[in-house]
Amino acid sequence: MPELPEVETIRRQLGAAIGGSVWRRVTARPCSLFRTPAAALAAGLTGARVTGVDRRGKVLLIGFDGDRVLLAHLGMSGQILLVPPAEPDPGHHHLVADLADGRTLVFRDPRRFGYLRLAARGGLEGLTELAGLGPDPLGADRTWEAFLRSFAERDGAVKSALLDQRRFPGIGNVYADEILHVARIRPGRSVSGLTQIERKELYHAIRDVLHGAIELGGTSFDGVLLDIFGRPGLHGGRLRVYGRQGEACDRCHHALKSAAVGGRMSVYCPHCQK
DNA sequence: ATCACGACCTGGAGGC
DNA sequence: TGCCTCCAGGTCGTGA
Repeated sequence: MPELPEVETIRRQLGAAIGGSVWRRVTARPCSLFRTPAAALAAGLTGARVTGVDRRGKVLLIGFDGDRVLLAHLGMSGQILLVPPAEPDPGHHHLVADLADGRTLVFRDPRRFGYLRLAARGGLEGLTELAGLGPDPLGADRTWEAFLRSFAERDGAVKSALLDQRRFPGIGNVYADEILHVARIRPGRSVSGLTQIERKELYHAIRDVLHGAIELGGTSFDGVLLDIFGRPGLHGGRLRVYGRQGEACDRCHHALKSAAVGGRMSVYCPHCQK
C-alpha cells in the first residue's frame, strides 16, 4: 500500500530519472483509473516535457511544460515503472509512455484503486483530489504547536485521526499502526484522552517512523510495492506490528493483537501500548 | 454540518 | 489437488 514513504521514494526516483524527459508517444487504454478520458490523457501528454515531480500526501504530481500536471495516486497496488523498451505487457499496463530517449515508463494498477488525472497547473487548488489535504506531516511548518492544533480540531480514535488525510496526508493503515506502536498508544484511544506526554510521543513517532521508512525506500508487501526500477523497499522487514498479529512484540515479547478501529484492521501490543 | 459505512477491484490466503 | 469464499487496502458517495 503506497503511503507517504513509498510515494516519496518514487517521487525522488522519478524526479532524478525522468526530469527533463520528453514523452514521445503515450498509449492509454480506457480504464476506470483515468479521471481524464484516455484519449485526452494521451493527447495531452504526447510531446510533453517533464519539468519536475512533486508530492501532496499520497498524490504524485508530475509537472510538464505548458503548465500541465499529471496527478497520480497509486491506490493500494499502483506502480510506476521504468521498463526495457518493447517489454511485453504482463498485464495491467494501463498507461505506457515511450520517452524520446528510448526508455519506457509504465503506470499499472492491478486493483485499480488509484487514479490518473491531467490538470492545468493553475487549477490545482480547485481539484477535489488536493483540496482537502492538510500540510505534509514532514513539512517544516509541522511544528509541535501546529500538531496540537490539528489534534484539537475533532475527537475520535487516534488511529482514525492519523488516517485523516485532512490532518495527516500521506499516512495510511500500515504506518498509522507503526507510529502508534512506537508512541506506545493503543489505536482505539480517543484523541481527547491523550496526555500531553503521549501527544509528544506521537508527534515524534510520526516523524521518526516516516523518515526511517523513507531512508529504507519504503515497505514492500508480497513484492507488490516496487520502486520505479522494480526493486522492493527495504522497510518491509522492519515492521513492528503491521501484519504481525499473534507474533511477539519486539519491545516486550507479548503477543500482538489485531482489532478493528474505525472499520480498519489494526495491530497493536496489548501490553506495552496503553 | 459531521460521522459511519458500503462500494469499488482483484490477488492471495484460507477453508472445505 | 482444486475450487470457492473472503479479505485487505484508500477514497468517495450515500445514508444516518
